[in-house]
Amino acid sequence: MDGSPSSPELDSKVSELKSETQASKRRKLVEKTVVTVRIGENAGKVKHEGPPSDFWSWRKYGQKPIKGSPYPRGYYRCSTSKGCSAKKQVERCRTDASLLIITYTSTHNHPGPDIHSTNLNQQLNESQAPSTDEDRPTTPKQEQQEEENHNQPTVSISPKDDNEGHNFHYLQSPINCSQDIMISQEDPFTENPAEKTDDTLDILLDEEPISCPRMMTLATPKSEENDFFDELEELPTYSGFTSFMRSNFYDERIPVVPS
DNA sequence: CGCTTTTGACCCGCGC
DNA sequence: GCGCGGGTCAAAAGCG
Repeated sequence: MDGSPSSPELDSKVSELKSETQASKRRKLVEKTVVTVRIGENAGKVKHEGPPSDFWSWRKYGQKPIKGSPYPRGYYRCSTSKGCSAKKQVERCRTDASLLIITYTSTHNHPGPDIHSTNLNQQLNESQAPSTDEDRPTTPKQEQQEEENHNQPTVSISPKDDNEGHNFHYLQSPINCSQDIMISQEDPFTENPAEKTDDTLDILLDEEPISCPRMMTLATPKSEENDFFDELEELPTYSGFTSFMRSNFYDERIPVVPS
């Protein structure tokens, strides 16, 4: 794989900065950004509660069932740039299937596409001609989801550690079009009462007019009452969230650095 | 034709 | 030292 870490431990220790790029290999010192996405009741119907796929492209390189969790975890790697070591793990909260836990690992070593223009264009394009990024709204189900998403998606970030903000320049979207949206970043897992979070976020999201337009445009009523597990098995690849997150998430990413 | 997704196996770290 | 679990790689198949 990557070079040959004589010693993962040393490696990660010797270069914390490097760790972000090398990620050593297995569980070591890698900064992580945990993003929790609430998809609400849609979770059961949603076909793809994808991770906030920024405008980067993610390629799935693995999926594994996690002990203690009925849902598998998907492993994605940034495919936007060849040398990008950015990765992310997507899994559902075992206790609340409506919660999507996205863990970003490593950072993008590239600025990504022209967000201002690309992003906007992409969004527009996507809404009209799906077929670009990972969150390509290709299937009607996805569209449907988008519609639902904009109805209830709740986003929360779980800050576990806050020291490596510097590494997340790219992760944190350059986009800043999140301007109008303000997602309360709360951690349902730590202290904020879910109800409150929910409420607040719901409202906020509900009002988020920004990326909504396109979602609505795609709105295609179609209920796939597929088994909830069915989707889980497929694991969310990318979702309509994307669009939504594109504008919101970026601002809410919190870098998490494991000890 | 190229890219992405899927599935299985292998390797490594961590805990006991 | 052994076992368990997580994470990554590699090959094959499918889809755009």
